[in-house]
Amino acid sequence: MFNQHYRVRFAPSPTGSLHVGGARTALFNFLLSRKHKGAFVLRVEDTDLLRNTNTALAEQLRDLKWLGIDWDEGVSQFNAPDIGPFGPYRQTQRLEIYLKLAEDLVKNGKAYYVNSNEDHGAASLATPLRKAIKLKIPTNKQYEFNDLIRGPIKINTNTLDDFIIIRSNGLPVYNFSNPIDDHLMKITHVYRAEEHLYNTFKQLLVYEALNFKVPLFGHLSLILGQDKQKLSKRHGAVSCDVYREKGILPEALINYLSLLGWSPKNDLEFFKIEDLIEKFDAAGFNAAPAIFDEKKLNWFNTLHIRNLSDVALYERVIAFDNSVTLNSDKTFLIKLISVIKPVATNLEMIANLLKRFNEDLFEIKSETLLKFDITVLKIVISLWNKALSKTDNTFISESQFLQIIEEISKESRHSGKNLYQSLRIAILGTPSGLDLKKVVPLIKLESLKRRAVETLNQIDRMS
RNA sequence: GGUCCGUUCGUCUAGGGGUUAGGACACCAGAUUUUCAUUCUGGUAACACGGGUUCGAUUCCCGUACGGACUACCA
Repeated sequence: MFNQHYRVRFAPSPTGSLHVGGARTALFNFLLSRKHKGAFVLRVEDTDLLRNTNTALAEQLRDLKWLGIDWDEGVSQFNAPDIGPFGPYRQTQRLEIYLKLAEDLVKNGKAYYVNSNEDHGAASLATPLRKAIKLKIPTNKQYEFNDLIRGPIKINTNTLDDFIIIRSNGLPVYNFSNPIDDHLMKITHVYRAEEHLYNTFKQLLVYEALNFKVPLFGHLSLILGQDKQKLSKRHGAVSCDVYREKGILPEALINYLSLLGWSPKNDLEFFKIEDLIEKFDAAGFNAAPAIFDEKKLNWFNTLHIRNLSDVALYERVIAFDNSVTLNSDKTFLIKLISVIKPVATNLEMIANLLKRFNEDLFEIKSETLLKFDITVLKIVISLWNKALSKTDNTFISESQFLQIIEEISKESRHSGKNLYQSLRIAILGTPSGLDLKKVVPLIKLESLKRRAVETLNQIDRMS
């Protein structure tokens, strides 16, 4: 059974796809729950009816799963019933709870009704207007809590005003429903982003009014864009699905994110999620904000790609883009992957490279040819074609290939760049790319011949 | 504006009263390679500033500057 003395949660709002910052918060909570053998709760804070979208929640859950972040209690995917003893875990299904508590507060004189002000957005919900409820807050009182990451933080209530806890449409606001649910769901540690630091005081007021025990809080550093502003849509790619679509491996994103605002306090950097569970320690949190660096993410991606076996990588690639399997057999693709793997930085690149080996997709862009000396291309490729026609095995071996190269070099008096780039065009359609001696033995001779002829024809059409 | 948080190479970070301030990404150079890439080797590059405390401060304290968050019937 879980350690009920260590319960953490991630509480996203279904207003968009999973942001990398949210993913990191979820990751840290997940890691902490596993490390302490506690429970990880996934609660949905969907009280902002106007901003919720129906697809957002499904996408966020999918991305969490994709990342390998799993939860013990909370909402399930695909509209399955919630799991866990403290449900429901969607706030819109818990409305009576908040309303009841707020009304009690009014009875105790700790809160009061206010007239709805037409200026506010609630009217647009077309619900009959009723009164909102505001929490009365003590004047000139000092509040303090010991942040798990930042140490003691103080504030005086003078800087706060009475605030709305129930809107005129009957729905609670975040600062009211959040502490209530954390209490009811027996959350012991609240790790969330720094943007919530100031809210903590409002929530402290709610805990106090309701006589609830206050959990421990830890405020994570923010993830910033290159301009040092909070990372947001205008910085470009900020949601996990974008990185998935770019061919980033979930383990690479996890690895990169884990090192933003947290450190194992040594020189190690390559981690799989199991390693992180083992090493994770709240003492490694860093209060200073971190700038998101896509280059380093890419670096982690190459590391994790190389860490995969050829077969495992093949599975990832076809899951990423299954069109690579058209007219190609699995063993051939896996062999190619073993050659591509050492130079690959993401799945998209691998998929594109694989497609070069698909005969149906063989093409040379005319602008590519224009960059080269046509006469050189013609001489080298003709010799290549001639050498191929003198061979009649199904495949040519690496040593045969090297021998052919030598002959072509001798006869054509071309070497180096001129020689190899010309050949690469006739074989792969582009002048740069993979190591030919590794790749040529994998391609059927007849296919090599066809490509050489086609290249020659294309050159003739140009000159 | 007010409240709060933060500040070590360009970036992520380690360290911590006495260090040649360490690592990684990026960048640059050299080597290898048929090209790009990979790989290898090397290199540039940081304690925001001013005051304390101290024999000594990048490290502790206080200010200043700069950056950020929050300041909703958003979360």
